[in-house]
Amino acid sequence: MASLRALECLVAVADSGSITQAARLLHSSQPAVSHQLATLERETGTTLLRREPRGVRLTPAGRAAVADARRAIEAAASAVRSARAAGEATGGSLRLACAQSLVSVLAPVIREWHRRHPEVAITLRESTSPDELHGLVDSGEADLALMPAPVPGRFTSTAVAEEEIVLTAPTGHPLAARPAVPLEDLEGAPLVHFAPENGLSAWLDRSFARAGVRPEPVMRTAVTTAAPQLAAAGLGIAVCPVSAVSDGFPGAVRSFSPRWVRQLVAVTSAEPDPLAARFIRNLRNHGVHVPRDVLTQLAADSPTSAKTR
Amino acid sequence: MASLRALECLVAVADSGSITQAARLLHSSQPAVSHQLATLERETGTTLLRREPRGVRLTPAGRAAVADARRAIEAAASAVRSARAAGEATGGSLRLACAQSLVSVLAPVIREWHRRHPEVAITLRESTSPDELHGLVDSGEADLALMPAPVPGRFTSTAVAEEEIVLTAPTGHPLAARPAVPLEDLEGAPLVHFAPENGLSAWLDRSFARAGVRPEPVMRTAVTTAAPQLAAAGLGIAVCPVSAVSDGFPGAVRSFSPRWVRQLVAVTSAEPDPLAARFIRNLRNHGVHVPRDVLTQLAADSPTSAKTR
DNA sequence: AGAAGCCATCCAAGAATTCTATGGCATGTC
DNA sequence: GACATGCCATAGAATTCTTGGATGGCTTCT
Repeated sequence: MASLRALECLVAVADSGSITQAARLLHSSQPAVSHQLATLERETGTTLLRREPRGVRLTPAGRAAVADARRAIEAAASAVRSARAAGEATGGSLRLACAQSLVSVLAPVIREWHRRHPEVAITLRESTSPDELHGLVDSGEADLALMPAPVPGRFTSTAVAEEEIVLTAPTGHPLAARPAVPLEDLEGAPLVHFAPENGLSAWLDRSFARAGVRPEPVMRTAVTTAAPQLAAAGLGIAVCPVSAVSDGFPGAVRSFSPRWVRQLVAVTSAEPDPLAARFIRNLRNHGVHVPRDVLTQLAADSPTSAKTR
Repeated sequence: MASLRALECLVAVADSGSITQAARLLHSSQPAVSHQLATLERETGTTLLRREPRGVRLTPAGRAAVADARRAIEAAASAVRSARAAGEATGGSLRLACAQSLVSVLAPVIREWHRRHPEVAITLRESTSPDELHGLVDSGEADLALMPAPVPGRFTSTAVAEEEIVLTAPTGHPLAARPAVPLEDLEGAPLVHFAPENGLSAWLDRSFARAGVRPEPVMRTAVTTAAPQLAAAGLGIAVCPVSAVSDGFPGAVRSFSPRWVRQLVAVTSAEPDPLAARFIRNLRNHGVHVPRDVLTQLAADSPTSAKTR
């Protein structure tokens, strides 16, 4: 393989029309350039340039090589530029993954990031299963995953926000009568639950069991944001992260008593690279986005704001 | 500038997922690759890969660099391929130039060449002025020029063919009565001459002067092939290379007595490069193309064929 | 004839690359 | 729990490449 240095010499010679001039351009000596060219000619097996009394001139073979040589040099320079750009978050690509219910949390952060770093290409994969998210990070298919704690210890996780778990119900539902609902009150209540493939399913079951409360699942959905909607439609109550409650939600939203929050963490397979690290900083500064009127409902319920940071 | 070797290492690592494996791929040792990568990371100022227990994995910065690195390596390899291809006449480009009247000579050779070497891009420039042709070769704008001898000594010229200079006239013209026309008979004859910018103009004048004969120019044209046409149309006689007489020529064509030929040479600024040299060989083997019915006329005139080689 | 410009070659110094050997670390095995 | 395995980084020595200065041949210009 021809060395990049030799190709640089060839290009410089093509541009300046003389080996001596090229050497000056390259801040090198004439013999050095001459030698590089000789090596290149030996490697290609042809004469790249005709030596003439007043300098040198490219042969057709030399012309053919110069075009590619320029591309090679440009690409090599571009490689370090790209890497440096990615290091400074002014380029590169960032592959995110997140729990499905957290898209609404991530969206405003991504929008803000994209406004500030338009050169960074963002891709986002959603999943309802924590295991799948772990797998994406493990296999390197994602640089960063946003998901609820806890995560296995083999990962590096950074707490970026907390998210309240709330009760949603049809307006006027008995459970919604109280400003903050004790978890025990859910005993036997008809619950819009989640399908097994949705990570919330197992997590909720674990949480209920730990609290010794047994609601009555009446149906299951895999789509996180569908549960509160179905509950509001009269099918029962739903328990979900506040971020899964859309703006203009037609039902009632209540905090639990005591308030129930889960931690959201950014997961990387190891020490995050510069780009991911910077994104994580942005996540921490952004907090969780909660729809305005949900916030109003919750604020009416308890003197402590539900807004977390 | 990053060395090509370092970029190769990066790509190999990206492909194999491990420095040790990459070293095997590169027929090198693991520390060597490790060192190259460290250098590259120092140069880019970022971590290109995360070291993990079971190998390494690219960071976003690394991914960004790999894409360009591949391009750089490919382009560098392509540079030596291109040069080698040009050396073997299986690629590259050849820029030809020729006297306007010789396009018809060159055309069949180019066609044949292109059939055999379709990968070589051919460009052809025509000119009516020998000086301009010399200039094209001098300045390197053309790799090879086909033109009539003589050429200044500073060029390398290779005789590739001879071309007969013939007399053309309207059918039934008195001068065309004889099978071969002595040059002296042109004294005072009405001549369709060439415009000064056409190289034939000065050359014919010199030739006539040397022979001590003075035809009477009745008009001048810059387009070489136009002269015999105008002559046949009744304006007088024309003296031109036989290659300028088109197929289906409506007038009479006569050799001179003695036959008048001029040598065609391929001109390069120095020792021709492989591609040009090969083209010159083709030229020599091809000879001059003369339209069939002109050949018939000439053959009827003199027992010696006008075909040269 | 002499000066100047250009390139190739020779040779020595310097730099970069490579290799071998070694150690740290995590994982998997008996 | 000790051991073997596979991974990467580091250190030091050897080698190979690259560079620079000096020189000579060549041509052109003065």
